[in-house]
Amino acid sequence: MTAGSTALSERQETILALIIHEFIEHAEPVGSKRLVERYGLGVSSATVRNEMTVLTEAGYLRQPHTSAGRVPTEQGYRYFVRGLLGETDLPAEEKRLIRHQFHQAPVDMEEWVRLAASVLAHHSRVASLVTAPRPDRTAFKHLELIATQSRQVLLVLVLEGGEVRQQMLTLAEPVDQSRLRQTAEQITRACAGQDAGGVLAQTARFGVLGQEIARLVAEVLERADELSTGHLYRDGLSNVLAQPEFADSERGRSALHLLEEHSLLEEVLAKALSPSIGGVQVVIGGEGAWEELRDYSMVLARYGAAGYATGALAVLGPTRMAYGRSISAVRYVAGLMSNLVLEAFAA
Amino acid sequence: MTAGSTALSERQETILALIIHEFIEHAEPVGSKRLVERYGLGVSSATVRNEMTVLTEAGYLRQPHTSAGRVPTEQGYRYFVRGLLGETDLPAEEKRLIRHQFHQAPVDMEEWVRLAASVLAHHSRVASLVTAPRPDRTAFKHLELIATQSRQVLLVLVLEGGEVRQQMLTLAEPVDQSRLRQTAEQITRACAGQDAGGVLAQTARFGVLGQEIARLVAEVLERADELSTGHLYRDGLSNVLAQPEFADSERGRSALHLLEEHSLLEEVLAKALSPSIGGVQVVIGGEGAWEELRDYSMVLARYGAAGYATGALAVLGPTRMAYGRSISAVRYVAGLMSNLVLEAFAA
DNA sequence: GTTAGCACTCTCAGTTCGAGAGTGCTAATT
DNA sequence: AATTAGCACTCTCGAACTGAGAGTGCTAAC
Repeated sequence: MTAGSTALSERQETILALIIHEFIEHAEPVGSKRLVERYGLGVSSATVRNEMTVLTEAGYLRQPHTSAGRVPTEQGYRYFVRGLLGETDLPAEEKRLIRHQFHQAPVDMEEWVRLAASVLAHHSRVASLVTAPRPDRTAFKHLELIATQSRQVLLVLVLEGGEVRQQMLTLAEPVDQSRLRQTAEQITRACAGQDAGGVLAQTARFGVLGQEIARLVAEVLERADELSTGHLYRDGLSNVLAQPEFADSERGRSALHLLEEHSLLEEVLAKALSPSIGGVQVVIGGEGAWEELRDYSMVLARYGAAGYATGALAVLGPTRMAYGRSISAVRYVAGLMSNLVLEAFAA
Repeated sequence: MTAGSTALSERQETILALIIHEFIEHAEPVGSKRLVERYGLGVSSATVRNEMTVLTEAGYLRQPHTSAGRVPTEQGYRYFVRGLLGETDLPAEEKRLIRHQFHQAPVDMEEWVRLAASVLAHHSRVASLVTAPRPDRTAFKHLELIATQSRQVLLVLVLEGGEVRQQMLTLAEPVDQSRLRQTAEQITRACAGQDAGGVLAQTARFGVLGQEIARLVAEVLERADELSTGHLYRDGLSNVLAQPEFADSERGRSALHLLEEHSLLEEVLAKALSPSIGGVQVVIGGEGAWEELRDYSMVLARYGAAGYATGALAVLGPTRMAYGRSISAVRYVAGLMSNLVLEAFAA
């Protein structure tokens, strides 16, 4: 349906941009008269009308009703956003504020992720989604065994990247602390740097106690690997509902439902973010691939450090969203989080 | 305004209960005629009308408009709920299902908390809130020091209750692993069972290295103490928005905003739950103390094990909520979570 | 290529109005 | 004394109607 991507004249671009600006701000179809009144282009409304007809035929604009103003199409937004991607940036003052917030937060990755979600929601004025950084590979680094009661042993696993997991184990018979230490050291030496499969492959080398514990270690690694994905932090849900397009409660509910449906969001994050860290991507109206996202746009970026751990972070709002603000917020926070991940994992 | 709590006749109680039932189900004011049609009490609508007048004057019912049906007042709900508190229980089948879900979840407190929120939301059909269990006292149990690079040391603190915290430390000069082990053992011996203040009081007994590390340990304990509160897990927000009273988008937004306002919810959880573990409480319409909760009810309970750790768990919905279902769900999940906490901490 | 003018279309907010539901009261009945 | 039938009255809600306003597309003139 959408006509081929005709090259736009400079004036057409201006008009398209103004319409999008106006629509983003007021959420109402914008007509030719309003446009010249408010922005005083050097032409009359009739001329603007002619240009609008061209833009409509080329697929950049749409008329909700025969005689209403124009509204940008997804294609229109895309054209607009493309011109925006490199140019936007947060004001220095806001950046300073954000840095400050991260600075005085507790030193804890989970807290940072929460904070990132909060900051994104606040600055983009829509909903935000952040996944915790997921290690590229869940590898074992160090094991400690601590006897707590006669037969109770606490396994403490340090993973590469500094994450720590614990697991209780009840032994068949008491084992003294020195033997535990010896076993822990043996396993640590043999398995450092291995993942779950690697650890399992080493078990034959250990004694009975060592085998039992190594198997448990592998299990914990396995679980850590699964667990490290899937945790999605959200914020600013009410921002989305505050948008006038969700005044209809039915649509509002569907929006919230979308936001609560983690699996879909994770799929989008995963698929849309296969490539590089650092670049900001914009998915407008689901891009044909996600029917449920037809009326929404996402601005997303991967963050983290290749080889260590990466996560994804995004904002989600109606297609009529303040792209400039969102893009710059996402870009900045992604950079910040990347640094934090690097610090945490490089240590 | 509300008249004194006149004792109600049996018939009046029946009528009150039926009105509440009917209103909870259909969200519409219920009139005398409907009532006799649907429930065939042995009396005419006129008689019911007379009783309804009495109930209205006594403050249990209210008329939205001069000529609409009756709606329960907060006082009405309270009377109703009081008679309900001891009697409700989840069907055995549902209990089995819930137990099963917990059974096959990863062995991880955070996962359990998430799951509790999810289960509560699902069974109560409104929004749920669960706080992570907070140790009554953040006490130190065991320290391990692990050299990662020449001057980098990873502190692994095991807390009472099995929680584990880690912290990186960069030393001024390299220290070999055996000296680290010695220091760790010394600190563990001296400080086991102490909280942050206690650890700090012992520092004088250690050498330079020990002092530096012990101070850091105290810091981590301090932080763990602060951090362990404040994490609130929610679920089922869209359930609330699906209720017809939130069809008006304005009210829907305010509901969501309430759910996102952690501080208020935490305050309610804290204040309403000072007393015993195990009992389920119902806060209807904010009980005069919380203006923002005027139109909402919460069903809440404390869970955990006294002396170890406790948390709170609640569902939140419109005053017109299925109290029976919510109360039994909250009670059951609280019991389950208490067991899990006990297992985790008693180990 | 641009613009003024105009007829036409469509939405939206406000208004009117009748149906329906529910009430309270009174008088009769048990 | 409690219950009930009957009735007049009140109030809401949805449907139908309507005029104002905004916007468009087209044509003819500049």
